[in-house]
Amino acid sequence: MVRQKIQIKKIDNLTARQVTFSKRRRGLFKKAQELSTLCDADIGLIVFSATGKLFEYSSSSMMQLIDKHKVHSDRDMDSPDQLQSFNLQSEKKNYGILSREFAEKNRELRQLNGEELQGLGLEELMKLEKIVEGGISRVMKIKFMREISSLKKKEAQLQEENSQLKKQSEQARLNEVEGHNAIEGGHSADSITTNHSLVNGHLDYIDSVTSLKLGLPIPY
Amino acid sequence: MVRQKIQIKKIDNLTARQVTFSKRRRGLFKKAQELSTLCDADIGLIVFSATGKLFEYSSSSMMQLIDKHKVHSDRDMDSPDQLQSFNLQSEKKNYGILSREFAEKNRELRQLNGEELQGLGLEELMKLEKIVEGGISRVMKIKFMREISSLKKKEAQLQEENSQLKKQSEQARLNEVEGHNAIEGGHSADSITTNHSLVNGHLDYIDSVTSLKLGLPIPY
DNA sequence: ATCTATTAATAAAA
DNA sequence: TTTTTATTAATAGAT
Repeated sequence: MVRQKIQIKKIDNLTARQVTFSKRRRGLFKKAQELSTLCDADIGLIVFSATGKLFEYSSSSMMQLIDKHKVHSDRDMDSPDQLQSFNLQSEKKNYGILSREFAEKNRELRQLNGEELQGLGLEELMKLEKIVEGGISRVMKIKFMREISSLKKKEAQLQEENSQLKKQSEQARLNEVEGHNAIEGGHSADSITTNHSLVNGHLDYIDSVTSLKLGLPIPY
Repeated sequence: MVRQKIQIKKIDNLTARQVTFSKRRRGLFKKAQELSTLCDADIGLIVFSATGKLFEYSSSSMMQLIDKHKVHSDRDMDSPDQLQSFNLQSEKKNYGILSREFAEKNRELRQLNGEELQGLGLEELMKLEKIVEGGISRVMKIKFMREISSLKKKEAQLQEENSQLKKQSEQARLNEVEGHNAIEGGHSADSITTNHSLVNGHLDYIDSVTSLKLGLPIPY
C-alpha cells in the first residue's frame, strides 16, 4: 500500500513477510480496538503466526467472547434434556446479576479500605470470589453439559452406525450364502457414511470429539 | 481519520456510530484477510455489535482456531490423567497466586477509576473474573471431566469397533467382487467432512447475520 | 450508497 | 527491530 502497491498474496521473502506481519498485526489490533471503542462493539481477535505463535486481543474477555460466539453458533442445535433449563436468557440474566453484585462488592470494598487493602483485602476478595463462583460455575456447568450431550450424541450416532454396519455385514453374509448375489455392500457403506456426515453436518462446530482430541477436557 | 480527525471514544450519535461501525468493520475484516494471506497467518475475528449481532471472519475454521486458542490458553492441564495431580497442596498454592493476582488487579482497578467505576469497571471486572475463574469449582471440573473422559473412552471403543466393521465389510466386498472384476467406485469413508469455513473461505468475511440467520441479541 | 478531502497505514529502505 | 518517507488505503462528513 505504499512505496509500491503490493498484491495480496503470500509474501515470498521470509524477512519481508515477518516485517509485514508485525507491522500489519499491530495495525489490525489497533483497528480492532478502535472499532470496539468507537462503536461499543465486543471484539475478539486471534492471530496465529505462521510459526504458531499466538497473538490475541479482546475488548472484554476472550473466554466470554468465545462463549458468546458458541452460543450463537449453537443456536440451531436442538438442546437435549437438561440443557433446556439452561437457556440463554437465564445465562445472560445471571451474568448481569453477577456483574452487578460484583461491582457492588467492589464499591463497598473501595469505600471500606483507605489504603491498607493489601492485607485486609484478602478476606473480602475471598467473599468476592464466592459471589463470582456461583455464576461462573453455572456457565461452566452449561459448557460441560454441552460437551457431554454432544459426546452422547456422537456416541448414539456411532452406535447407530455400528448396528447398521452389523446388519449390513449380516446381510452380506446372507447374500453370499444365497449365491453371490451382487455387489450391494459398497454402496451401502457409502450411504451410511454420507448419512453420518449429514447427521453431523450442523454439529461440526461444537463437535467435542475434535476438541477433546486436541486435548482440552476443560472448556474453561 | 479524514475530513476531520476524530477522537477514539464512543461515538455519541447513534446513526454516526452505526455508519462508522459498518465501515470500519468492513475495513477490519479486510485487513484481517490481507494479513492472513500475505503472511500465512491463521486468523479469527469475532465482532459483536452493540446490539448483539455477530460478525465473524476466520482464515480457516473458527472452531479449529478456538480450539487451538484453548490449547494455548490452558497448556498446563489438558489430559484427564492429570486429574490425579489435583491435590490440596497445589490447589492451595494456586489459590495463593490467584489471590495475589486478584489483589494486584484490584489495586490497578482502584487506581484506574476515579469515581466512574460503573461503566468502565465492567470491563475490568470481566478481566478480574477471567483471572479468578481458573481457581474456581475444581471439584466440579473434576466431576465433569471424569464423565467426559469416560464418554470419550466409550466413543473411542465404538469408533474402533466401527472401523473394524467397515474394514470387514470392505473386505467382504472385495472378496465378493474378486470374481466380478468390476465396479470399483468406492471412495473411502471419510473426507466427506463438510467444513463450512473452507467452503466459504475464499470469499471475504462471513456476515453471520446472513449465514446464521437466527440471531438473538445478547447485550451485556 | 457514493463522493472526496484528509488522515492513517504501510512498503521499501535505512 | 525501529524509524523514515513516499505512497496508497481507509474513512469522516457530506450528499
